[in-house]
Amino acid sequence: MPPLTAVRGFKDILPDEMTPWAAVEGKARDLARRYGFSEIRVPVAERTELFARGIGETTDIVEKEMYTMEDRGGGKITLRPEATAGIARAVMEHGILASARTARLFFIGPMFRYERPQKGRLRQFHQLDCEIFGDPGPWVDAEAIDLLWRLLSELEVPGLTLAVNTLGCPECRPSYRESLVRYLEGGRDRLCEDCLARLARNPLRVLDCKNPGCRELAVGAPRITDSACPACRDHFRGVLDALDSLGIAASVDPLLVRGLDYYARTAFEVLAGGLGAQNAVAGGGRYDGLLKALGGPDLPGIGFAAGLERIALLLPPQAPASGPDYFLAPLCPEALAPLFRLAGTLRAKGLSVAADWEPGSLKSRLRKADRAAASRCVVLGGTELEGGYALVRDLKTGEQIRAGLENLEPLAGDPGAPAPAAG
RNA sequence: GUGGGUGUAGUUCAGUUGGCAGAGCGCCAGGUUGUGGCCCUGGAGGCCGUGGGUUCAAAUCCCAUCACCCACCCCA
Repeated sequence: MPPLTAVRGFKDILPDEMTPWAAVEGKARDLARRYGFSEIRVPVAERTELFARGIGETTDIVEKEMYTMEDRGGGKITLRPEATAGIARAVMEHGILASARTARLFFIGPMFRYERPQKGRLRQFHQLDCEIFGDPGPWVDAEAIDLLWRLLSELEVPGLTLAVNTLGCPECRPSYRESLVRYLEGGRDRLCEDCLARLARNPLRVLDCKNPGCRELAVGAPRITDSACPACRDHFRGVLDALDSLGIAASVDPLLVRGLDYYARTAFEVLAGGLGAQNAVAGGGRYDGLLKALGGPDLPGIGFAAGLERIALLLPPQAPASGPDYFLAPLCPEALAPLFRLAGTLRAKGLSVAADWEPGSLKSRLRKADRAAASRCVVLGGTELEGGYALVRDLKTGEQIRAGLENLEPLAGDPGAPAPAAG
């Protein structure tokens, strides 16, 4: 029988790869605290209907990328492809906005989309989500972008660019949509097959098609920024001014569109070099219609999602994690029992202890202690057992002392034994 | 779903016109009777992705299949 392997697109994160993850999650928690966000954890699976209504029936995610299954009761459930819908559901289900006017929530966890894996794209991937519910104003839009930008800047992710746009609102988008369709119809012959389909179902998506023909056509298309209603223009102006006052350089990209239906007004995206084709590190925007579409109150929201795998790929090299305080090295079978007791004593005192419960040569034990990046190595063999002590060797200086077997207290009158210089 | 590339030791990778399965790193040990990292020597570790075909003979040639990587698409 051939050995089992992980499921396609589901990747192990090995111990050696954990340091960038710890850095990203640590920084995310630190910033969430500084910006007044509370952590929330929502389930990995939701009713399929939540995503169909929340993300949009005509999106690629819902149409062909979801892990959907029937549970034993016959209901359809889906592994979450994104976090916002689930968080919105939780906010409504627990009346969070009934007891407070606004809610600021962040979330870190795995998402699932059935896509062909490639660099920076897996079927199980992880996102940091920050969401602000209940505040309609442009200030929180800028605040969310500020949080995202600070996160990536403080992590020293290189080559970042920030693009923003407005998507209009239910008031002004229909008429914009009409004029866009009229314009695109005039250039039908230059559109790719996919965009011809988008023309009928989701014409705004034609704007960010990468196909050269579609791009050329899109560049000359009418712009939402020109045809937005006064309220949307004021809002967008307010976001840009607020970002400017923070010294955050955002470029307005009238072709920036979100793939999820519930976005309105502000949309933004952070891109980075060095990721190949999957260059979007984070994206988000305002979703004022989401809660209502899910059967809840007509309250606004804004948020973003950041791809943790992609950020981890971009981080500058991290200092390796420090090793244990002690590495216990038995040289003979008789040393095992006393060292085992010693490990318990040291750990009870809060010290970290690694051990190798297999007697071996001193040379090999010291090598193992070194590989484990331990600070000190406790050596115990026949000679020490007869004398009733253990040798504690400082692996950085090479100094070693005799110490009590029970608790490693240094023995009185030990002259110390300088180790030979390393070759 | 569509292209291209790659599958050989734990890992990174050689392997010539088809002719006994190889190296570096890592691992175990010896040199050094109990003092690491350098050096030297030895050792363990392989369904050569899988299945079929051609051949006296296949890691090598042919067909199929699977997996991984990159790209399209989409997105974080």
